[in-house]
Amino acid sequence: MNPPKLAKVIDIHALKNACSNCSLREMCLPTGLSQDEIEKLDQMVYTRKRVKRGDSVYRSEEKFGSLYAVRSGFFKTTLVMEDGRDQVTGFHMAGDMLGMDGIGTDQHSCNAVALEDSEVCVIPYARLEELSRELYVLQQHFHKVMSREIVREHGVMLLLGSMRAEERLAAFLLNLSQRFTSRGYSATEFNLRMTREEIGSYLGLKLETVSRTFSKFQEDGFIGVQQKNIRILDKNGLKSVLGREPG
Amino acid sequence: MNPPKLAKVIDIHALKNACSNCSLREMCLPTGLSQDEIEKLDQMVYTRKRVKRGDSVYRSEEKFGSLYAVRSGFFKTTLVMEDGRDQVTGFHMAGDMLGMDGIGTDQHSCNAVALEDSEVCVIPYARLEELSRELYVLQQHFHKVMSREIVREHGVMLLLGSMRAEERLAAFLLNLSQRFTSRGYSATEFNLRMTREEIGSYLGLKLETVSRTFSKFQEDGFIGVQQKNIRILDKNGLKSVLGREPG
DNA sequence: TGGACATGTTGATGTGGATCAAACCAATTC
DNA sequence: GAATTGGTTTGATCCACATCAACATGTCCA
Repeated sequence: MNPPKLAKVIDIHALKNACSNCSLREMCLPTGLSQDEIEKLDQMVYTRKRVKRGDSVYRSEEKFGSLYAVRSGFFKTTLVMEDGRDQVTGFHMAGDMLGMDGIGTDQHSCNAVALEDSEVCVIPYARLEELSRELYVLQQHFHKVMSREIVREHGVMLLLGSMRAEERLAAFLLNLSQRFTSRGYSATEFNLRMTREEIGSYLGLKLETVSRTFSKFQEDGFIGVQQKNIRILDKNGLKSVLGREPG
Repeated sequence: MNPPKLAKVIDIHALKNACSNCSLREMCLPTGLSQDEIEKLDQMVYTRKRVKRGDSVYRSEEKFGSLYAVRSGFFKTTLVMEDGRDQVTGFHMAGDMLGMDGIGTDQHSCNAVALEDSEVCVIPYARLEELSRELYVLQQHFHKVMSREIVREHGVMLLLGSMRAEERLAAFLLNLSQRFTSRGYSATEFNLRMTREEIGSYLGLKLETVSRTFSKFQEDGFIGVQQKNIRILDKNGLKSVLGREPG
């Protein structure tokens, strides 16, 4: 066996330069900082945390203390009603920020669950507040991240309130594809990390409807589906589903 | 006729002490500030703006520059899809903050429309950022306001994604009642400022369904409805609708 | 290797809310 | 005070999606 202590030291060393070396820097933190400022940032994020598939970063009602930047992997956030019904409120991938729901009440209001083995950077919130009073760009960036989360949720409200099943799923696939693209992955082929049921929960549909709609899109030649593997064959076809009359 | 200049001077004078005198202070800005700090805040909000019923404070695509605190009146925010379908994303009353959707992209992404003659306090965003780097409580308060907006939208997602029509309307009424209460108005009787169609748009229902459900609640003795006037007769009855099986 | 269990597909049937249509009501306007 | 207008209510019918059910496939692990 390896001496565990050594392993830890190496780990900490690797973390030390976290932000400055991180390939995701533009996604979760501001760019255009001086060397000096970057070093300050590195001090802010001093912990990384592995989260195994099925485990959660935080749960509803838990005391809020930190934000979490997804370093790798894939997450869902869920809300649970008193009667047990639950709803997926979002899917989150590398570069996304988790936990902002907790700031307002100092308590988390949803669960953040890993859909595959993942890693997050822990950002102690008190440190972030402190630093963002010093660094204008950090303040600005953080506000933008929160604002974009509000806008993202507006989009989901539109989807849930005004779209039919096919439109919802088409919008969902196009959104996923776009997010994979902006992270440097293929825009046309990817693996879904979530089940049909989780997709359905997010889109306000039952899993059977999701499955049927996938099949329909496949028949129409818009996509290729093989279990969790999705190939987008006709992006414009998918786009044309949006805003189309039923039938 | 009155000399218009004089009227303006009086107006500006009244505005000068805006925040320090404002009865809504606890809602839209932090409490527990020193006299000195309050004076700084007063400098931040130097404009108030009247918005006539039907007019908007800002529209989608417009350049973002300021946040708006509702001083009096009632607003809706709406999103419009390319095909013309639109969706109400929220109703906003005194003390609520509008415009945070614009921070992320420097452009507004929804329309904020007055449902009755209203007044807003204009908060230039650059000033707010600047001041919140100086005043810790202001920074903290602003972050909480944004976070609560995220949580509010989570709630709407739950409503749109998992609730039946009756549950949606019951949740809507209970929420309105609660918000009126916390502003010192009657919890059991209030006037709706929005039409059935706007309620429907917000709740992902058609106006006929909203109307029918109001009638049903009236038959059940939960509420009294007379056009826009609502009396809540059995709050627990309404609550029991939430999470109840259909039928 | 096989069998237990989670996940996904597909068909048949049911239903909550949408749609279509016709009055009704209150507030303005002429 | 008749006519117009914007909003609301109510009934009859329809349909998109839910529900129920059977089976297929994949995955995990003894």
